[in-house]
Amino acid sequence: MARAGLAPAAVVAAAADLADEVGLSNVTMGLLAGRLGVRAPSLYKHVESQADLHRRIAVLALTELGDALRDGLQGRAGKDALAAAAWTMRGYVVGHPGRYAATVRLDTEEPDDPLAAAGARVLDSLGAVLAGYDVEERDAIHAMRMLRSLMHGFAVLEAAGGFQMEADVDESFTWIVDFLDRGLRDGTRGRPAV
Amino acid sequence: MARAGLAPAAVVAAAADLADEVGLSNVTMGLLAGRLGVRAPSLYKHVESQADLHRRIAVLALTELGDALRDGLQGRAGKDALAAAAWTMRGYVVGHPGRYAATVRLDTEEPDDPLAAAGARVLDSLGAVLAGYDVEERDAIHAMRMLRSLMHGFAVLEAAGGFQMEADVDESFTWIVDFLDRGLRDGTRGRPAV
DNA sequence: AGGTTATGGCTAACAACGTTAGCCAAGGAG
DNA sequence: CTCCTTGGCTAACGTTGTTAGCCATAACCT
Repeated sequence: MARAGLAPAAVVAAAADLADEVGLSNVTMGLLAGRLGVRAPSLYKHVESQADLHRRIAVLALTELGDALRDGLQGRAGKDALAAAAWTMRGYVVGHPGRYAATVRLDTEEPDDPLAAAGARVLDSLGAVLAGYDVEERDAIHAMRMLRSLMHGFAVLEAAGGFQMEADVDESFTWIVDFLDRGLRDGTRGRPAV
Repeated sequence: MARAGLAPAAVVAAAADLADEVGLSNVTMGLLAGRLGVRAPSLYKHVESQADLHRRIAVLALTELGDALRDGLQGRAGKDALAAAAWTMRGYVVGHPGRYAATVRLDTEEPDDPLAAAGARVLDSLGAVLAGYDVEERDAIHAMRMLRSLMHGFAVLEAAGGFQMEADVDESFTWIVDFLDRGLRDGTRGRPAV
């Protein structure tokens, strides 16, 4: 039996692409094997389990997102950086819904080194955005959680079709970024003049 | 064979409770049947499928959340209402992770009447919160999406253990509510004085 | 009360899916 | 070249969701 020349990375990449096409939950080991020209049991020579596969897709997604953020934030600060980070993140989720879905878990997970490292890199980029706002140290963690919640929540709701076609979603996103920018500039420096 | 006296509502309630205990994805038809004292195939006399069951759990969750919001918002306006809505929503998610998970879908779903109606009720409550802020009509949809994104995102990240024990999560939430309040008071009335 | 109909249990069976065990051949190392 | 490793495969198994059909319970009607 001639070897298909697979490697773990190729398996994960194919699974990620398939996830983006048909949705993560519809990626069966059988479907993936067919895409790669082998039989399902052969996949276990390259990944441990379906759970392992999903974890690896998540690492890939966060790595790609981290790269995109690093690139998108080059030479930007303040509102530019905030907007760039927000749009980068949203663009990634819109373009790779299956990949992103692998990073989403409601159930508690044990931290894996590659996953934690990739996730930390994404957080670092968001931290850099906040650093440009002169946020007080004691507020930084709160602001960070807010940014993450908002970006994640928006992406997930949008991907789920949660926003009806009543208004331009891009416009809403721009409005939200403006809102964040204003609040971060003023709110963390004390009360604005009323 | 004596009848267990089940009804669709009882089946859904039991499934929802079980989901909150063990996580939605761990609720198998077999596990639920055992909880109810019947065999798995018998469940199909009461619900159409597992997907139908999940949809019904989602309706239950949104109905309960809608009730909680209605109650929590009674006699409140402005920041009080905002805080009440935010804490109500978060409290619901924390207390019923399995139920809430049923409302979360990355895949596009056909709108079901009961689900849409229950969801609309939750949105109406959030809309009422915004109405107390004198938000300009053209901004209302954007502000609404922001609120939903933030609350949803925060709840999901928290439930997934996304916030390490570096700082008090309640404190972050309070900070975020303050941020929103300030922004909604000032941001929608023009630029604050710099 | 008795007979008929509707319905809710059950078991057996099936399909789909993830996974393991073991065989065999391809490919790499010495 | 020989030997060892590894990556394909098939067969098989366990789990899960679901369907078909049987039988008994419960509801309804006379």
